[in-house]
Amino acid sequence: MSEPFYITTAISYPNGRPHIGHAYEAIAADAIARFHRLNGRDVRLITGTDEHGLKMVQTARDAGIETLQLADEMSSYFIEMCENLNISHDGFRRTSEPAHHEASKALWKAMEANGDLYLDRYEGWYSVRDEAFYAEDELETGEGDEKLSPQGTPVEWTAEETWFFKLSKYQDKLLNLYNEHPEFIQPESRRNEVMRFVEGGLRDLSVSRTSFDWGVPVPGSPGHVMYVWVDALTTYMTGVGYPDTGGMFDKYWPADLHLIGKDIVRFHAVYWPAFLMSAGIPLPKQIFGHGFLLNRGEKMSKSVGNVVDPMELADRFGVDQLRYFLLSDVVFGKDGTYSANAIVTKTNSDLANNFGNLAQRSLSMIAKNCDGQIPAAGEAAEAELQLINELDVCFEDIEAALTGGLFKIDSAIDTIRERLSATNTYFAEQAPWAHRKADPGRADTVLYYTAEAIRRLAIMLRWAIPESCDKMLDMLAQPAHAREFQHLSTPIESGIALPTPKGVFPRLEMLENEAEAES
RNA sequence: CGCGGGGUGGAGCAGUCCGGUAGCUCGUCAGGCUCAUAACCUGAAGGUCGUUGGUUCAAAUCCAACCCCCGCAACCA
Repeated sequence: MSEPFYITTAISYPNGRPHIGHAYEAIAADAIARFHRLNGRDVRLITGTDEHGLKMVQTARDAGIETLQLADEMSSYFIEMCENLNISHDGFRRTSEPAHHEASKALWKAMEANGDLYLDRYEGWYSVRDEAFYAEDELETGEGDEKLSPQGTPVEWTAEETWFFKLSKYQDKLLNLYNEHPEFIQPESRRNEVMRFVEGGLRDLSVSRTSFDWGVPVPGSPGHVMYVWVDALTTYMTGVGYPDTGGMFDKYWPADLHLIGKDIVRFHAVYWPAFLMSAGIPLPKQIFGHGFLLNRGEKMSKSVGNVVDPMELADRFGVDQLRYFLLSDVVFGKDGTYSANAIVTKTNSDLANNFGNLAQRSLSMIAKNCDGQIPAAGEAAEAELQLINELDVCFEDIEAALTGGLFKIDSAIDTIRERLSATNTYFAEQAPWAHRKADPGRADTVLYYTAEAIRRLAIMLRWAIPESCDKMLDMLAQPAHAREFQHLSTPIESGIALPTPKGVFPRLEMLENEAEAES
């Protein structure tokens, strides 16, 4: 059996439609998942929606519909997004599902059995919007002497009975975890933040609410529902069959990677491992907090009106163009910037000009001069040996970039782009068109090796832009079962008939209104 | 003393942890090629790596101080 690899995205809060940030995370997770599949791993990718909490209730009430109805509708947009962006997820978990409720209750009971949950009366300043309590000294004073939370939201003195989780008990264990497994939280900057937070001391965490009932009921404690993060995080286990700990759970848990946004690192890197330690469940191997996408350098926000629907971008530029841009242009782990101009420029240079044109110029020569069949290769000259050798090294490099725990997605793609460029150089220098008449055998050899290079490059880039690479491999008449990394070393066969070459990456043009908007 | 991110040729960014000819893409300029998606190839110009001081044989990279920009209510990865 091949080695399992379990990866999750964060589960999205479907209080609104998916935006570019959700798309980015899904695409990145998908790329990593596809890479490992191509590399022979048994991959499971799970995504989903976190549908509980007061905000969902309020949004639904404002819209005059049932909460579940809102959740149904909103989660459908997220599912649709995954389909449209070619996300190869193996499951989409919704926290409102009965199976998930059972999983959450099981985790709760396990923590309770370990003595880490206790019921207490909590009096304090509560912010409905933040769904959090604040200490007196954390509050700020707003206009008219009203009390505000550190986030500036209204707070009111609330006294309620609530369940607490003994988070304070886990401070040292968490710090040990971070120290013994530096890779547990990445990138480094996020790890430093978390460590500083935990070193500052942990208070017990209020983990139940009585002010609303849209959530997972606390077992044996009528009137209480679980704090959203308790059940939200549990989704990662629901996705592999928990509370059934045999079968799928046994195979895929602990997760290899939770890919999340940098804003929710604390929940994943502090609360989640503490919950799992308490419940006696193995911890995930890594939490990776990616950066945010900025719209032309500005944070996107509904009030500024620069929130972009990822579906519109995919329709406008192409799914693979969008995927390629996000994966290659954003340094993974850091914030990134996007704009129509940046997408057009990047995809035209790398995909249309570099990759697409390389295929077109070589395959059309094969079509015209070799009866549309992969020609026979003559003896490989120094140039061919070097070309192939560098492609071997290229694969080693991208494998290192993506398996070292740092997920250097952008640099992996960069490595491939360099090889595409080098193949264009090879083609230009060997100039098969110049040998056509005097030395057709040499011309055939160059065409053969160029086709072989394209084949390998398409396979090596398939995790990032699967649809386009498959089109490329179609043009090389490669069967569907011969497109994985293990096939890199099996050269393309001479004599196979190729279809008429067609452009895979059309050039994009900026539209007038886009140019104006960005000038 | 709230926290974090950043300041590298015209633009956008790597490199900074583990000091040692400053790298990439786009753009610009000049050539070349004509197989190709106005593409491809070659060459060139352009940077005292925010400032000041320190450590060192050597600093974009380490240390100190300082300046400037951005984010930190909500929506939200």
